[in-house]
Amino acid sequence: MLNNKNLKVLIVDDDDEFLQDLRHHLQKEKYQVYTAASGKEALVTARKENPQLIILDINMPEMDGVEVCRHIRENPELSNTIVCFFTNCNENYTQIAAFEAGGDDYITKPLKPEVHLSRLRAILKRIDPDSHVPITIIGDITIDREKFLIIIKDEKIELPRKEFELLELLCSKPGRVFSRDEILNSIWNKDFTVIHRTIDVHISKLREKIGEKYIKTVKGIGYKFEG
Amino acid sequence: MLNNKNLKVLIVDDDDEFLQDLRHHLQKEKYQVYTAASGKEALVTARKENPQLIILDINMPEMDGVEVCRHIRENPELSNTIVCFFTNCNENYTQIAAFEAGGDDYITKPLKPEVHLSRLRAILKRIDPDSHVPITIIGDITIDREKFLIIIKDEKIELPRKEFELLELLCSKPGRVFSRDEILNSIWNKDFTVIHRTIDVHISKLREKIGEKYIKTVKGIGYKFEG
DNA sequence: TTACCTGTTAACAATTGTTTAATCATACAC
DNA sequence: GTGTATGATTAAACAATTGTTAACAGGTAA
Repeated sequence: MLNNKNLKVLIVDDDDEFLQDLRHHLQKEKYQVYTAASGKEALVTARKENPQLIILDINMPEMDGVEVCRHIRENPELSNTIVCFFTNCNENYTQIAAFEAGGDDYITKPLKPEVHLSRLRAILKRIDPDSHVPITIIGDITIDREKFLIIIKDEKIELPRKEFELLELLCSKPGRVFSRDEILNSIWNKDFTVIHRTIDVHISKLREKIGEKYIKTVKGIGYKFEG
Repeated sequence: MLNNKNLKVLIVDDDDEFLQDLRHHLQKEKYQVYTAASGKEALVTARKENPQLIILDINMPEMDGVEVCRHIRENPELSNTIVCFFTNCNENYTQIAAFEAGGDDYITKPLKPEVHLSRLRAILKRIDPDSHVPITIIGDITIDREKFLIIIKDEKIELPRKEFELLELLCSKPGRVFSRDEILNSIWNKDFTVIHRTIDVHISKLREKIGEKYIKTVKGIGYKFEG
């Protein structure tokens, strides 16, 4: 059903485990995935394959991600390639450097890439609106990322982006408790200017729309989805 | 099932027995464990392996834990490493020095490391929310740390944080008697403003929820769990 | 422009958890 | 038995956390 063969993604990271893990997830959704373990290799592959999206680790030996990005931006043939940085580093100057070098997006690198899969899907969707994203069914809830709506017992419900993302996150691991920090990290992406209580409001609105029974509060810890 | 290979933990302690004991417990949960017997060795290993968590004994000859921590904090590559101190010492000035040196957590060193396993798990969970924590099954009680609930004979019971922690502690060694001091130390972390009676109240509420038969009182000593 | 929708925040209400203190029960020594 | 020490139980005070509402800013479309 999924067919995203026309979308080429290049992942660049010197951490092989992370690389293979992310490759696996994206290949499952039929994207055409290329990998590179160093900045040099990345530039060679980028020139050869002309991918629509490059996911770049910032901290690499020899040539770091920011440097790679600069080279890409100098190459007119790669002018409309989207560059998305991944980094372990919290320091802001890195983030600024990343944008100055022409990066398009910046994601704090999670230990497990699947945490940000939905974020990457959104980027890929922006590049190619026709790309196919999977539909998830948990119990009597269906999440349709294509149409950006959820279906509960044949009833279609449209959700605003944040509420949708919130539900999607909780549903990514039913039963598992997500802390407020995790939620902020994943959906608001380290934007610590946003206050914690914002989450509560969105949870409240979500419950109002989809019913009380799905999202449970675990006091002092966070929220979880129960299917 | 457990796979926490992506999480590197460095334990630093000159007491070899404690070191090996804690190493064993963490390795059982598949964390990637490194050890060091001195401050110098710790810094070398830390630079080489870049662990996400360093567990540091404060009282060591030559270079003490606080000193090691200072060096770690000066190294930008180790900037987002979590440092957790372990110490025999009750004296407050040490604790203050530890935080001033950039420590993230401070645990009074127990005689057996397993007493603080759950605390360490919580820290590791904070670092990597997707890290797997074990599900414990003792007799007809199942403790699911992932979903934050316990199951007794197919019945799910949600417990408030302190009650959950209390049960978890007692269950960590069924049959073993935990003194009030140990319990306070582990769950309330040396917060001596809390009165001993508090434990009784929580025990009482726990028994009310999970039934009488599991938690036994050992007069004059403390409490134990019987499976 | 106006109207509408989303996301955010602040304020207040409601709920739940924790601790204290007072009272009750029991075991054991004398 | 009586008294003392210890633990159990309960209620109430207190603290922390979460839920809800309303107000507002910013964006977007008619």
